[in-house]
Amino acid sequence: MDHGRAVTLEDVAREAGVAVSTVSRALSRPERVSARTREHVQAVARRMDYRPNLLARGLPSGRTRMLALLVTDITNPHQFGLIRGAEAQAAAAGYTLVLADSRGLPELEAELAARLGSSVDGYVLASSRRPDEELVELRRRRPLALYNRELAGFPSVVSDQDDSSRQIVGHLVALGHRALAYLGGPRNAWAENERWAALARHSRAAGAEIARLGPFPPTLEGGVAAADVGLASGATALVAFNDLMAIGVLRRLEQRGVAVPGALSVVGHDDIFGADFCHPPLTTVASPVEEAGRALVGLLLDSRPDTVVLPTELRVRASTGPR
Amino acid sequence: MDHGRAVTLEDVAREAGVAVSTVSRALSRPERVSARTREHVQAVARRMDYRPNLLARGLPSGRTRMLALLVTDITNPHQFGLIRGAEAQAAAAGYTLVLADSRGLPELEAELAARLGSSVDGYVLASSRRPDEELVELRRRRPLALYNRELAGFPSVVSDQDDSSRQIVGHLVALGHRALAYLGGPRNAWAENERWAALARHSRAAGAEIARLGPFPPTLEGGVAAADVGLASGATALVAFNDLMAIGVLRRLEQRGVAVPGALSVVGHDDIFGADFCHPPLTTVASPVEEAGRALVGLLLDSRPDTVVLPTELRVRASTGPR
DNA sequence: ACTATTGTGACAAACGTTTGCCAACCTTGC
DNA sequence: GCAAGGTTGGCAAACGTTTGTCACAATAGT
Repeated sequence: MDHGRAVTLEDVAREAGVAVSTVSRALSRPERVSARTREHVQAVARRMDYRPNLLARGLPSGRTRMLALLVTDITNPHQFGLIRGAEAQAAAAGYTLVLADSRGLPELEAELAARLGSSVDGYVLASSRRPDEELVELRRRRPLALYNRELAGFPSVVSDQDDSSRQIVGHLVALGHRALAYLGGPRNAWAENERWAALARHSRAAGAEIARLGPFPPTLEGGVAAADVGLASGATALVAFNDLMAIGVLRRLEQRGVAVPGALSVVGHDDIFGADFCHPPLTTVASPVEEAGRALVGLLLDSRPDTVVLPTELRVRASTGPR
Repeated sequence: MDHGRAVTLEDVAREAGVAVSTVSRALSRPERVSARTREHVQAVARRMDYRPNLLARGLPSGRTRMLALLVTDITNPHQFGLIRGAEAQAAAAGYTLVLADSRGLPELEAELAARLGSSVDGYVLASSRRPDEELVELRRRRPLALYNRELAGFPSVVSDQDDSSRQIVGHLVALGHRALAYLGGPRNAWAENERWAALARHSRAAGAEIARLGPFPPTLEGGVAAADVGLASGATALVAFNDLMAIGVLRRLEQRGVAVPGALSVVGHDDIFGADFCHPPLTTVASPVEEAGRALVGLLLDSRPDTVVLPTELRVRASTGPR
């Protein structure tokens, strides 16, 4: 395992009998060099299996053609589509995506961003929970695009929180529910506050009561804990911050012998892997995450400070029923 | 959005009234500098929020303190633990982990590895399906550690395929099953061939028949397709390459009205997220994936060509029952 | 045939670090 | 008080690229 030195431009130049700069141009600016030389140099480079050193390439220009995708919780299946979409779009534009997981800790996200700072050309922040000022500060160094977080002047992609809440409340009220409870996630998550505000608004408009419970950790375990609180609240339908929590709720209710949807209806958010085969299958709100990933990278590379709002769709399954 | 120039060593040096080299040493080799100077320089650096440029740092030394983790399929929840464990261990050693997804395509994995080549100090390859020669070749450039793949002289971490097969066959035979079928995954996956070989061996020893079906894509959809083939095979118990497939099998069988475990028992591999709440909950083999992640990074950084075999544990749930 | 023009390739600087080497200073011991 | 030794900090080279500038050659126009 000697990990031998890589082939450099200089090696190729020597072999081809030309100057380093000629090789560089023959490869990256082919029109700046005569056809004869170009062919020759490219042939030699291919034969020697030359691979440009990204570090060295990025140093003078400051551009690395790498993008960072910082996710809040990589164990949340909701992120999958985002990752795939972002990677596809990045690859199409000739960029490499590096992925990092902040495990729900804003400080860790800050740390990761700082560490990656010099190596990437921009960041996609998914569901970031950092304070506004820090994002403004971070953007002074590198372009940024936000997923499920809105901030004036920043490019962002969000799913339609207002409409998803409308659909949920409409569905539950139609089933006869009048006493709802929202099982909240982290208070520093943008979606948490948007969801609560929209749910409260639509409930009021529909003549239903809704209580905000929590915050709970946005995980399966958080849902397990939230289930008991939701049950004690006297509500006949629970809306969870996300599907991870909702599935935890279902599990706990089954354990406690509470019939779903007989005694209690449950709704989630995200339509993650598992939402359709848990027990009972979960009524939840889906949005086109893969498209979100593509849009994010697109906005980031164009530096367009647009806000893209993606449509949402209520998927009614067996976890909701008449009161 | 001007993305202003970052603070460099030179800026700090000018501000502190010392030479660039002194700043460098004050920060990264504190004992090479007097206490007075060290304090002063460090204070200035902190005040200016100096962040070393990783590219520049890595260029002369060739060491970037970044590690690549290449996973076969990031949408497979089995990878979660691996990622978490690897990241934890990397962080502890002062390394940053960059994550990339090869979507099950060996060529894409090769492409990613080559692209990342100059930027990382080593690779962790999870369930790589590339041919041996390419791995040997890749190792000539950078150290490598393999997950669920064994190759002479390479550091690797594998789960105990022989023992997991023993437990599965033992369990099924004890329930009275004599006609088994294995729903295979990709033939270029090491685990696929190990699992089949071990299952065949233990079945023979226990006096049971086992048929190898497939290969099928190692996904939910693959499982859906495999279910019909498995059912037609006449076996009374199906063992799937992984849980994604097994869950797909369960879904399809439910759709076709086949009772599980009444008419057919189903076993998976990996104990992924969802295996305990799918319908019926899946009997599967678990292994300590997070520990695997840690061990992989450990081996990689030590360059120890050891093979670590992790224990496995059959989790019996409701998808298996008496014949 | 000589100049003007274009095309081609080389030289060298720059990016931000780390580090080998050396000079100067300070301390210590005689 | 002087030499020897150790400590400290600066100079400059190196890492592998890209790119601005320039010189030279080939070609074309007169």
